[in-house]
Amino acid sequence: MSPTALADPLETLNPEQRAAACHQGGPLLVVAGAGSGKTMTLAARVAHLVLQGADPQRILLLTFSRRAALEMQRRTGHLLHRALGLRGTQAAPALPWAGTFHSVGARLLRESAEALGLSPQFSILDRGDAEDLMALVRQEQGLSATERRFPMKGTCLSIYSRCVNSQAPLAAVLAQAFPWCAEWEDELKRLFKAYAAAKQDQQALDYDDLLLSWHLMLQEPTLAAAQSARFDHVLVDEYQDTNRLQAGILHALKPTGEGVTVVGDDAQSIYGFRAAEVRNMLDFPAHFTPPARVLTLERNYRSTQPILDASNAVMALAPERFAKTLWTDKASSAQPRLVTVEDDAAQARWVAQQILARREEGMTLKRQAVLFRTSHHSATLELELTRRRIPFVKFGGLKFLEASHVKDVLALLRWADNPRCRLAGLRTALLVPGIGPAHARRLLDAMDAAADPAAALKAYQPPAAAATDWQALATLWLALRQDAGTGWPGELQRIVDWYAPHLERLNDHPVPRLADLAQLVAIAGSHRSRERFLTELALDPPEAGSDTASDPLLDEDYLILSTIHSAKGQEWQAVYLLNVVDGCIPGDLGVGTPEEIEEERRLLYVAMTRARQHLDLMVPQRFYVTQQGRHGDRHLYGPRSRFIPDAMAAEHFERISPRADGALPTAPPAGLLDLRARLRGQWD
DNA sequence: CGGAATAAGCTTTTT
DNA sequence: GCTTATTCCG
Repeated sequence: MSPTALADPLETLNPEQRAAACHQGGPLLVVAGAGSGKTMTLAARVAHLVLQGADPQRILLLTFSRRAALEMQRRTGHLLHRALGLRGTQAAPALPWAGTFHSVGARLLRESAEALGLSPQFSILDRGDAEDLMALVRQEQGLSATERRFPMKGTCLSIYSRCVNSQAPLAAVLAQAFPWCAEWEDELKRLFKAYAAAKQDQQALDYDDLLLSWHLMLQEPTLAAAQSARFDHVLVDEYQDTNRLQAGILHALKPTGEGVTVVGDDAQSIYGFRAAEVRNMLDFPAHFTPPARVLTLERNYRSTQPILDASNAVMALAPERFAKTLWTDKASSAQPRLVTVEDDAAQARWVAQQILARREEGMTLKRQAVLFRTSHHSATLELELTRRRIPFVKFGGLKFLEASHVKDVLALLRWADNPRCRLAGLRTALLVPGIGPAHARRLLDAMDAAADPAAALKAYQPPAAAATDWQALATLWLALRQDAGTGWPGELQRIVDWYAPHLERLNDHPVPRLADLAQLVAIAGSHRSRERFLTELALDPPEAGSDTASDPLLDEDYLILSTIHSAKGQEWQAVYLLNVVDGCIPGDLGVGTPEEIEEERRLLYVAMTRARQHLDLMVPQRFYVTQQGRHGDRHLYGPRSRFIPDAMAAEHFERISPRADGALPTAPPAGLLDLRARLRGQWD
């Protein structure tokens, strides 16, 4: 092998990146600004470690999302491939322990289930399942028919989740984040206790349990020592977005910090709503004696200087900031643009036009992205894109796993997989016409009580009206239970076949839904087994068709629409940011504590720093507030976001107000005065 | 008891 | 627009 064939993974790194990649020994914190080559540095570090003799099996790489884990694997593999001079067909060493805290936790818990008194086949409840279970328990506890309205299931779960993830007592969480629910403290405590018991009865863990159980496991010295000894290196990406529980896991796993690397950017902390604590990162160095080494990456390889200047300016106004100023040598005369348009529709038209114009210039759709604060902000644009036949893929927002027909099918699969899962059983049984809540409960009680649930199911006598349909279900259930020959994913296909008539009975438009189910079967085919499928589905829900199956789609050119949260870690040549308006960024929901406002500022910063060359911030002067109900105002006049005051707009942005449709200078805009609301308002 | 029809809320961001 | 709780009818 000639030396030129072997590429040193460090060769393209700058001095700071190289220092981070080569660091040896004690704990290391890498403060990595947006676009500073963080992923590359981390990948280079892993590759370097392996080349130095580290065993890939003994490297734990914790990432924020499944997608980030795959990207790390890909890059590390690539570097190793080149460094080892492997041929095209030879695979580089893989990283079996790269994943999210949740997925790694799930694996470790399954492995150690026996020692922990867990069933090794525990099911994992996704957000929707957990909500359903919470609703069930809420009802059982008599909390759904209270005089004053008890918090809804989703709120209950959010409160519960925050308690677990922040490791704070209920009272504190209520006071801090859910003040309007404070009056229910006692009832909530009772509810959560019953919820926890219900999960145990059903051998199910929710997302929070995966972290909590892992954390508890590490509080047991024997188990902690064993697990600590099995990993030589622990690397955590996006550390600014970890919560207290996750930090606790890390510290329990490696108390001395030996072999620990964490990477993050405090300016990009945007998961406070999920109990993330920037302080994890800020306090990291001092947690150890001697303190951890800190390296800062400030050189940006992504954006042009004007885009960085504007982004830096946004962060400079944050009351608390940790000095770090990105710089680049990519000069450009083009400033980011602040585009004022009349309304939502004009915004959509303008963005679509720009996208097409750029594509004419040779910039493919894939290198452009439209970002927004909340999922539904893109609704009008989606219509416009469809109208103009511009293909797009949307990240964030509704997953098709949340559709009821998909959940129905999965419920039966999960029920057969784990007969103790009352939730799945209930959902499935209710599909049989003639079986309602009362009969279903009778069945599930019998199965709960029985040593052999299958026998109880066989013995169950349904009401006469339900006999035929019930028989079909029972037969299928028993077959699934015994793996009767169909194999995987054939058994899922059988479930779909069974379900189709019910779907047609219950639904006016079954056709697109049947197509979803066909896609589900296709996705199932890419997983090795039923168990893997169910686990990975909960931990890594497929985005609406994007990263799964449909290969032809991947070859085509398409535009990315994404929430800002889902855009984390990504970059595009041109970025359009919708609704840069007070009321959207920052949103006008909730109490608006100073911390929440600051998080919104960082959100804007994250969005802006996704752009390489072109950045357009859209400012519709008038936008509809759908379903706002109470005051009756149909729309708002949104002033430009408070994060971009006039002086900043003048200094760092090109300001334009296109008249896209060439309309005449306007008459007073429609709805300038909502007379009817004013008249009603007399009585407020 | 089951199931449909009606009335009344409430909406971010994700593992 | 969406889900959830209640009511009413068979």
